Amino acid sequence: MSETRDTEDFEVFGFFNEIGIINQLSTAILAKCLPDGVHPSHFAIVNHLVRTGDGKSPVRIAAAMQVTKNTMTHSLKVLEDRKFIRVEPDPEDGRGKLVRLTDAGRGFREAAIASVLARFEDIVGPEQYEIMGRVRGDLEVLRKHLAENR
Amino acid sequence: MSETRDTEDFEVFGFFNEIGIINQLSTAILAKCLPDGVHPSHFAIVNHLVRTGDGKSPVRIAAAMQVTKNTMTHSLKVLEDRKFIRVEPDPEDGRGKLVRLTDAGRGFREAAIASVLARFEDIVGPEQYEIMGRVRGDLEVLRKHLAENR
DNA sequence: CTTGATTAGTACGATATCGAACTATAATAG
DNA sequence: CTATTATAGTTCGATATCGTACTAATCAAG
Repeated sequence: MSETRDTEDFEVFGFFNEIGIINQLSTAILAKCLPDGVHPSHFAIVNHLVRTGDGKSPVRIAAAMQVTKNTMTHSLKVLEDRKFIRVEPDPEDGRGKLVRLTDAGRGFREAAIASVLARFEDIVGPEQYEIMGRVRGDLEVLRKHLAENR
Repeated sequence: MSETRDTEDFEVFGFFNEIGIINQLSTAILAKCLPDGVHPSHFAIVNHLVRTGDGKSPVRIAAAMQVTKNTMTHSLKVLEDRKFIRVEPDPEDGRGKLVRLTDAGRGFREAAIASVLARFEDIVGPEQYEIMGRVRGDLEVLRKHLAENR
């Protein structure tokens, strides 16, 4: 039994290592498709707002992205400088703010998606798509578990 | 057909987003189990050297970890300050260096693994182990493909 | 009400990582 | 041999992220 346990133990490290490497690779690939100064994490925020609706507070976005409030403050500042979002005070909560997409922000997302997909045409083939589809559900379950029990 | 394509497209972004979030979560969890000032990526280097043998050049380690040479220079400096490794000139190549583990380095790895596993006892259950095992092979295939075609 | 506890956002310092530019050595071509 | 090209490692500046600590506003008891 402890042998099985050992094998599993090493699976854990290997697993997280694979995750880390894939993350670095995908971040690097995405970064090349985005305008200078716009990080993949910034795109992820805009993408999230388009898909799930804007008018959210920074804290909610931070929770969805699993980053700290500080990081979100910084990222939103970048996006605001680019005019991709507007940040307004929350009329119902004096402490809070609400993040709204601008037309420029939506346009940026469209362009970014087109650019990334064009690049992926050369990189991601049918087998890769299949792997991603197959694995994605499992990853989502795992992510939720880790987020809740960390 | 283009509808299928659209679905796949969004799988891609969602997939990489999941990867990014899991990476952040796992990094955060691991970081808490390591001595102050030792980053999970530093542990990964030592772990790699123990498992695959030391006496490798910084470039080879960088390639294995999929980080740049600059990053490896920096990480090795940290590990060397901690006396977890020694960096010697390569007798066969005047430009190169060789990285060797110290006893302290091996001890650090043992302790780190024990610490992380103790923490994971509370976080990672049988279902999570199962997911990691099931998914790991797929991730490895994907990682290799991305590394080669990026 | 008032006081203590929680939450939203910000400020500051630290660090891991990257890209670009540089040095030094090695390998290859003519 | 010499000149060009390639490779190993470092240095420098930029940035995304984190942790700690702070301010301001809300909420919850009493």
